[in-house]
Amino acid sequence: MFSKSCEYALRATIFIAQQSHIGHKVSLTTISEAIDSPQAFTAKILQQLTKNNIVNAIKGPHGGFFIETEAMKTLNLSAVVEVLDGNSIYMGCGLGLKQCNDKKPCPLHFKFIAIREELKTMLETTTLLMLVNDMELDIFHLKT
Amino acid sequence: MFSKSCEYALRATIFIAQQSHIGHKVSLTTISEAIDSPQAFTAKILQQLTKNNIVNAIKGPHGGFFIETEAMKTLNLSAVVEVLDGNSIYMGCGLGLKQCNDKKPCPLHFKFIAIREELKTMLETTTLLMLVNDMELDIFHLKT
DNA sequence: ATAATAAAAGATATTATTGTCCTTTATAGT
DNA sequence: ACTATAAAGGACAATAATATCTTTTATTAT
Repeated sequence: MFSKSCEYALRATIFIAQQSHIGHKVSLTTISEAIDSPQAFTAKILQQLTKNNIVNAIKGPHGGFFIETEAMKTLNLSAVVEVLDGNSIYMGCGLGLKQCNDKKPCPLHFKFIAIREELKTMLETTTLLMLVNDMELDIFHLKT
Repeated sequence: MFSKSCEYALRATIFIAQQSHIGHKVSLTTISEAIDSPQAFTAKILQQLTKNNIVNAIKGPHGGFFIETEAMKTLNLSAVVEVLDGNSIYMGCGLGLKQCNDKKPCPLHFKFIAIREELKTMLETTTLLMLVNDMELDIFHLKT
């Protein structure tokens, strides 16, 4: 469904949101341990998330990554996915055709539309704050 | 969504089904031209489809690939996808966790279930014969 | 100023996926 | 038997994705 980079990005973002919500900035080391991801690779992904204003980063002692509570209210999963995997999930043809649309569809085009729309809606309507609130229930996890 | 191999496999299978339905066996060359795929790579994929009884192959002059009309009635897209990409589409966690289930879910687990179920149902209920019939309308294509 | 901390950036390595080439096997027709 | 056709199989090559290592920059505290 998503690339490995995107999976790590989603896990990292959710973890950062969760920690930010209780007032903690988190370091790369903390993040990669919390989500069980390769540290150096995760660093690259966090750079992309920072550049694209999904997360904030502060260098130096007491620095780390964080997300403002206000931003969490509007930041959704779709924004994260688009940074790492682009819009191919929404736009790409299920059979890999370059041109596939309502006018010139592949045989599965119309069958895929409903599914992609549902996925799109889910990613767009799920904000980080919602997930953070969910996770207070303590039944969800982000590793292994 | 699917690997490139799987995309080629789906396109090839649909094309073979279509041609078989009008009584034609098709060669590798014909297939790779019809679906615009790399020929040698497509050969490997067809070998897998043959081994897994998705398509039939006959060697030598007047040989080629085909699917029996009876088989088309029951063969669905899910069977093709499983040969190339396994069941990760149905089973795999959206965040890439090895263990993610109703008991120990990732934060997106329950949100993904509905979407995956819909995809699964679509792939399982769409038979090759249905697609072949659809394609008689002549608005669908399998290349570019 | 110096040392310590932590992210950013650049270069490189590994692995998986995708893709090609060449040889072998099976079948049909002459 | 010989030739042509077409898939099967094995070995290899190119590309992209994933992952690591090292150096640089920014910030804080002493």
